[in-house]
Amino acid sequence: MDEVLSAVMDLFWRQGYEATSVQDLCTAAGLGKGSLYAAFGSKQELYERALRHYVKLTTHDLQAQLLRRVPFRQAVRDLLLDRVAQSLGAPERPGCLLVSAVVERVPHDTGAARIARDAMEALKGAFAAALHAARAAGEISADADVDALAGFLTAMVQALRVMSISMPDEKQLEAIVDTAVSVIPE
Amino acid sequence: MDEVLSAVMDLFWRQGYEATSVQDLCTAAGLGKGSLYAAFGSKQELYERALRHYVKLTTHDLQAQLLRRVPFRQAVRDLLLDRVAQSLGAPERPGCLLVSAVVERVPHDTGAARIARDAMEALKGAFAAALHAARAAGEISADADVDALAGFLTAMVQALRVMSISMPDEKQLEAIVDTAVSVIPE
DNA sequence: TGCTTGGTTGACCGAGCGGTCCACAACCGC
DNA sequence: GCGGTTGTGGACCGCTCGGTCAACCAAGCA
Repeated sequence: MDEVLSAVMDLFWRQGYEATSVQDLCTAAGLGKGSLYAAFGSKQELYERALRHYVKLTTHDLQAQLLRRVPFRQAVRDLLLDRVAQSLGAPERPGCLLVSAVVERVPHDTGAARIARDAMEALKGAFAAALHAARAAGEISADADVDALAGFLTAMVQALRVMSISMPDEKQLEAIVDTAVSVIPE
Repeated sequence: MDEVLSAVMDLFWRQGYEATSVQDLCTAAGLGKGSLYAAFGSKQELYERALRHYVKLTTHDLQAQLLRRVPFRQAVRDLLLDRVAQSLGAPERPGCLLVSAVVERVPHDTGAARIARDAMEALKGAFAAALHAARAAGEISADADVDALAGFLTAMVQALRVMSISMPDEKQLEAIVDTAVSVIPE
């Protein structure tokens, strides 16, 4: 079941929603149409399940990266550069399922909209928790506006996925990351 | 011809590439299939023409906003908030054709990839020119890294399109904009 | 061995897809 | 008014789409 979801997620990630046919999904999942429909109901529901799966994985990943015992600013920098490296290193899957869901599905799919909004809140929450900890530890200014910074960093993660695809130049992307990190007050 | 391109652009903007059928495009353009294909060759070529059209319009728009005789920082803030307002104000067309092209088409369409890359360079160029002028006028620090800041602001424009769709909360988006603007050194 | 059952399969459905093509109208210099 | 040319529209093509369904199969039980 989880392997099926992983395979499906991978395909949607690579191709987007509309460009992926149910036949493609069956092949990837190693299941007949009937089984897939019995288990998930429709292509749309399957997509939402895959999206939720993706969000769970990536949110967990981000939290883990923020909890490492390194200087906060460096953790953020590494995390953002990691996103860039992922995109540049996987030419057939350069984007982010969440970003593509936002662009392709959210305006017409309230289920996806809900998942996307929750995902953004979760990412922001993870950043906010890390920022609070860093502020308490004196790593960043006591005046830092944690909520605003958390929202900003969440936006930067999305921005880097888009920029990595459209402008795949490591040097320029690194400069963007460094500029973004510089916004965190010492 | 230009009205046709505008109508087509609008439809791709609202629905994306895959979700828009050639029949839809004909209806929107007020043309038969034969005429459309005679004029543009294929759905893909038509999309690329529409995307180029969109990029031309939005780049011009951004340049105009940056050339207004207002303090530079305020011009940038207004510009970013404008993007947010556009997204929040047009629920059926909340995104950005360029961002959706990047996510949906660029990985599999080298033509679109070229257009997107050129578009990002053009946006960055417009920001860089405005930053140079502001620096010469003493509005921003003489130490400001114009190239890095221009790239960063280009990324922020894309980020705000994504965030406006997934987290349509004006207050939070405004906080992101303010945080981003604060990176410009005085 | 025969019966039930839960899960699987892929042929099949109507609809719609991107793309082609040709009869036809609308305009041209003459 | 005319023949020639250009551009138009929509019927039509083969194909694939998302989704359904009846036949089938292996396992469990008596």
